[in-house]
Amino acid sequence: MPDRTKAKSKPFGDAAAFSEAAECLKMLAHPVRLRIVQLLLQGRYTVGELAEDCGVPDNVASEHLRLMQRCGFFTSEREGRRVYYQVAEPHLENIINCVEDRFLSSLQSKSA
Amino acid sequence: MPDRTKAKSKPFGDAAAFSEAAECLKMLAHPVRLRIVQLLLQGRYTVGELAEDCGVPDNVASEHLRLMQRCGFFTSEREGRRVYYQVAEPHLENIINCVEDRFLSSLQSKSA
DNA sequence: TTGACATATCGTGAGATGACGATACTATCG
DNA sequence: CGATAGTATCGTCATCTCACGATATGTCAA
Repeated sequence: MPDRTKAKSKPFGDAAAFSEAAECLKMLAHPVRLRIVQLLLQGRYTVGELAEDCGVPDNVASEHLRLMQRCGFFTSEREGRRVYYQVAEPHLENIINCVEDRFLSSLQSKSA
Repeated sequence: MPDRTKAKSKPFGDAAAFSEAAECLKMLAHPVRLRIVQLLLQGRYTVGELAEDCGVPDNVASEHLRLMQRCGFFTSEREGRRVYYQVAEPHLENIINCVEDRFLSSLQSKSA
């Protein structure tokens, strides 16, 4: 029995931290958002470019981007009529790598 | 401009893989489930133990465990009246580590 | 200015999620 | 056997999520 004392080390004391982490994961837990994060980890893209790649209308992509921007995932810069998004949260790369390891590994490798 | 050709490498072709990954992340995207995964990565626990630590009623914990078991996260073994759950999906550890790095690092370190 | 393009925001509605209480099952104890 | 502890399942309901269409904003070109 490996230290089953459970010594009240954490009777879920930091529930707030877990909630914050859960919120973040919820943001990632959508196929289109996942794809958008993956793309933006490789460079800057506009709303329209992301929308086209994901096969969703522009406004849908725009909403996903807004949600993720509110979480601090991305920042945006307007250039003319276009708006470029880019990654602002450095830990996204680690998490996406884990996810790719498990689910998307076969697709990614050939890009190198 | 870093190869912005976007060479139709993936017009979201593998949407199925992204959906599967998103489903998995959705499972993790809940504070109680996150905590349960963290605990089970450190050993076997019963429904009641997990429920108490998380501060939720037994049936709620049981439902979360059932959902995660359906995803292949866990397996369970009955011992007398109790049911012990344990981790079955090895990649959970990596993902949780990433999440801890970002959100829960201050709590975990003292365990070492 | 007018019109077209790119993006953002809003209202709505269908579907999913998650907590709760009640109940049912399983195993042990007396 | 009945009683109880531990777990699982079900129905219900409030809430959230997400896509859609419509509309608004911002930018540039003519």
